[in-house]
Amino acid sequence: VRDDPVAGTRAGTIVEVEAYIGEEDLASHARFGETARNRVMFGPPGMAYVYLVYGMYDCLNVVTEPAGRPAAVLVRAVAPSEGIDLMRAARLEWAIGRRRAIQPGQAGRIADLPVARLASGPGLVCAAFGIDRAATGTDLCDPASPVRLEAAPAAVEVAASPRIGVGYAGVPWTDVAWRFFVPGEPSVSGRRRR
DNA sequence: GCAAGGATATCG
DNA sequence: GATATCCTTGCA
Repeated sequence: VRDDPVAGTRAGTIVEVEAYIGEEDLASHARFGETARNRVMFGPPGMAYVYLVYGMYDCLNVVTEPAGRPAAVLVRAVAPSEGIDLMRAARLEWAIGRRRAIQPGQAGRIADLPVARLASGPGLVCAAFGIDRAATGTDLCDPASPVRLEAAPAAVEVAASPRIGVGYAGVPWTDVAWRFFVPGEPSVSGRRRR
């Protein structure tokens, strides 16, 4: 859930995540130990860790283990349920602000995007919800936080696969099935719905 | 299939 | 201070 005091509320159901566990996990940002960037991962659980990847995409993570044990879950996709117009507006605003040259017709494409595709990827989740690195350290479990987690109905089915884009980590970290998603759900990222 | 894009970690 | 790399996306 994301509350904006003026614009309103955006909400959705998380349908795809990845787990990153400990300094020994060579796919995790914690693999180099504590640094300025990943400091919040070493703190108490329930906090947001937002980082920039590939120079343009913010990715939202939830710290999951007690202080001293760096672990987080990457939120890879959300099925929007509330504030659809707000998400669309945020996606367009993001595209204009972040991309050097906005392609002709891009505004139209975002306007025509199916609801299920508004937050169907880790970068898109942040773009749709207006989340960036400034949100790092937000207590996602505090009902008063502008960005927060709420309980959702349990998925009927959850599938697992290897994590995406972690080829640099090597075996076994490239192979371990720590990506979890709702199979067939149209908001799951890219062509990875199964 | 690949370029865009900036921060990060590491090395000199 | 320079550089290789990156938990991605939307185009050709």
